[in-house]
Amino acid sequence: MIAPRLADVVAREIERRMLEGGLKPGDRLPSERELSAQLGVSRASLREAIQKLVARGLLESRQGGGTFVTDRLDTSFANPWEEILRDHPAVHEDMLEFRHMLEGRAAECAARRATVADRERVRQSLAQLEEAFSGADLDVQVDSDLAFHQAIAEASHNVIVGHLTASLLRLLRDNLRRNLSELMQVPAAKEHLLAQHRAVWRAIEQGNAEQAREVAADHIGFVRQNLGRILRSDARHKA
Amino acid sequence: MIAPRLADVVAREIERRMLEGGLKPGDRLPSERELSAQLGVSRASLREAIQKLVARGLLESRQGGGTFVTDRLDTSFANPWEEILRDHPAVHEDMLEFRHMLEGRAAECAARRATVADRERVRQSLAQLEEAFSGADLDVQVDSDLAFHQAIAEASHNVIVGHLTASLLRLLRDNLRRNLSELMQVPAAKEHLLAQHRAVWRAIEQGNAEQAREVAADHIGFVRQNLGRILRSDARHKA
DNA sequence: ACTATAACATTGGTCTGACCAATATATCAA
DNA sequence: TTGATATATTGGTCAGACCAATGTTATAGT
Repeated sequence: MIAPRLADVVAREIERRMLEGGLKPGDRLPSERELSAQLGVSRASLREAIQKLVARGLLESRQGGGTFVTDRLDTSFANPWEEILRDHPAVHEDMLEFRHMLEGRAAECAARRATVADRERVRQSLAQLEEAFSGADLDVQVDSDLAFHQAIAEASHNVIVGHLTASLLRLLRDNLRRNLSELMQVPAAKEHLLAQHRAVWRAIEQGNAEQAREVAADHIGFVRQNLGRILRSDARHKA
Repeated sequence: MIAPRLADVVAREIERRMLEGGLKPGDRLPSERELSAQLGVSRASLREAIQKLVARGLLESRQGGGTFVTDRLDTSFANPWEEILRDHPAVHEDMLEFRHMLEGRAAECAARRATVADRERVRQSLAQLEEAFSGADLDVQVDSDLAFHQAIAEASHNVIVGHLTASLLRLLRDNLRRNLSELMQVPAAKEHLLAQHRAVWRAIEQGNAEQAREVAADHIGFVRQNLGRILRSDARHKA
């Protein structure tokens, strides 16, 4: 038989926690002392495992700060796109179309598979979103909006969907921000958005997959429509 | 100021020795105890550096034997997903589920937007696929299959869909190959696959978006089902 | 009341020295 | 010479200690 390297086993375990949602991008790992105790290995072995993952770009350590999950899985997809997105506005429409499909399916899967903890996270995101929308800070509004959609994507329990959503939302953030800033001027639109978010949440809460997909798709369609209008308007101004 | 990680410095130094010829592929490194003394660092730090290089495929350790320089320096570009896919078979299902949604929508968009040139490319891919399926070369079959799906993805005229499909297919190629090699044993399955491909093509040709999405989804569903079976079988064999 | 600063706790970074397990090498009997 | 065995070497793992950067909290000054 072969000799199973402990550091590899530990690295695999950490990966597993990342993939199964226990550790999301940006999260901080437990301290080395605590984690090594949890896993029943020495701190040295834990550190070797962490070094491996750092070398692969999955983790990042800051002395005194902690060890964090990188979003490199996203950026490996997104990095090349950032410049393309900047230089070729036409691609925005493609992104929105893709998001239309992605979030619809994410909501569908979430309705089917969300755990109690998932539902709670989604519910909290919605609550924060409602609170943000009653305020005036645009950045808080955008962030809570993104967090809501991300929570749903993660509730889908599909790693690909989760990471792609994260990278898409990050890429589209600027556009969403501008879109929201315009929409917020119109109280009716504001209410419409809130209603759509609530509808998505309700469908997921009730486990109604079909409806979840439809209302989520409708919501993105609404956003897409408005973003498209803004983008075309920008194009005119530039020309 | 920054904090220079010792393990990184050491790893860099070992790399330097490899690049400058002091350590050639196949060579054995000095023992950890000796090398750590040479470099003036603790054995723990040396080990962390070695783990990094092992993770990058530059070194290989055998307990009791020693640590050796690998003969291939080409692995530094590896996509994180590839290793995750290798170490965590559960993610395969996520990929297939995602592909299920992606290719369904791709076919739908293709049916709606394919130009004459797109249709011609899809038609040719299908023809090559039929020819390959009548032969016995598995690699040619897989490649033509992939080319067919890629042609459809590009006919969707959504760059995101096109590039994501390309990435996904590249990652899944090995699995698809094994899947196909099993399916090809059964003449009925072979005909079934061909029929599905033809159906997708026909729907696109006729511009029937709804049907294109359905038959494409059915096709991927069929593949997914068989791949899932194979993967589970593998899991059993390992256990 | 608020801010800036100092004291403290937490966390990653490094070192030392020990013991275990797999491997390689030397030794010796048949 | 050959084959088994004892020994030395090497990577693998652990425990505990201390250092350095960071985050948190209490405190002093305004």
